[in-house]
Amino acid sequence: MNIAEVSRATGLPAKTIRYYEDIGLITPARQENGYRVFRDTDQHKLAFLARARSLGFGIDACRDLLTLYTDQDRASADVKAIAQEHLSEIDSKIAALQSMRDTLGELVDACAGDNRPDCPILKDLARQ
Amino acid sequence: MNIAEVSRATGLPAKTIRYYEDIGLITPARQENGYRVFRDTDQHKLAFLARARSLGFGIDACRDLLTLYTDQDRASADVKAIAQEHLSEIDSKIAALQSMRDTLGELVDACAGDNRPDCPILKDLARQ
DNA sequence: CATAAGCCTTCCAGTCACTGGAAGGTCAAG
DNA sequence: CTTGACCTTCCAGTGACTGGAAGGCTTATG
Repeated sequence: MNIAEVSRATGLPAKTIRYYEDIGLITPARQENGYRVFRDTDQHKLAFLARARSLGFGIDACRDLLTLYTDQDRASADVKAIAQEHLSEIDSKIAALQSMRDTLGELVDACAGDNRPDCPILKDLARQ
Repeated sequence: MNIAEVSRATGLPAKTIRYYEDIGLITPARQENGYRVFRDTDQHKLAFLARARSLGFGIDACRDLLTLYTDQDRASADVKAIAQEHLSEIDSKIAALQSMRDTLGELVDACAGDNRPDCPILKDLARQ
């Protein structure tokens, strides 16, 4: 299986797959001509990474999750701890964005949006 | 007013202020010894930038907002358009994070978090 | 046999908005 | 005169890729 095939299979761009090898997340074998060969385990890991990334896990967390994934003696508590930490980061981000959204929504509603210069949005930004 | 004073006044790190000068958002004058001198307009612009950044506007949007801010002949519609576009970006981000949060929350709830290896989180990531 | 296309490789640079640190100049106080 | 707190510029790194250049390999076609 070459990089284009595994890219199609996992939905990850070939560039990203090479990058994941660069940073040591996967170590595909090589053919004599230098081409990468992806075996089932590589493909599984890449699919795992694609899914973990889509849930917002950072690369470091992905690395840890991948280690646990391949460790048959893992404790689910370790996985859960990583997920919970990520969950609380997500919650913080949502809260921050929601706060921005609330403020900005009020300002947008208050702005006439006409061709006059008077603007509550700029007033807020300038805190006049 | 030197950089440390305006940094205290605006809450922006001196590094960030220098960076804003680098990318042309502000153009403070210079003393004979090379030190930056921040006048009231510079300080107002920096406070404006700090607030706009805290609402999540990107640097490009800040640049446009700053131009409108200093343009007495602006139309509030132009400001509102920038804010509305940013608002919809925020909404997209919130939706994406909320979707992650929902999925991840279910997985975390389903995980026993004990010392056994069986783990619904890993099962989902591997899509077994 | 030449060539074209569609793969593959590596390496370098850019993204965004800073941030850290090095190396060195300036200024006021003791 | 030295200490310490400022200030300056410049270079490099962050996260997670992404774009592009330059060139090698493979297969099909004229």
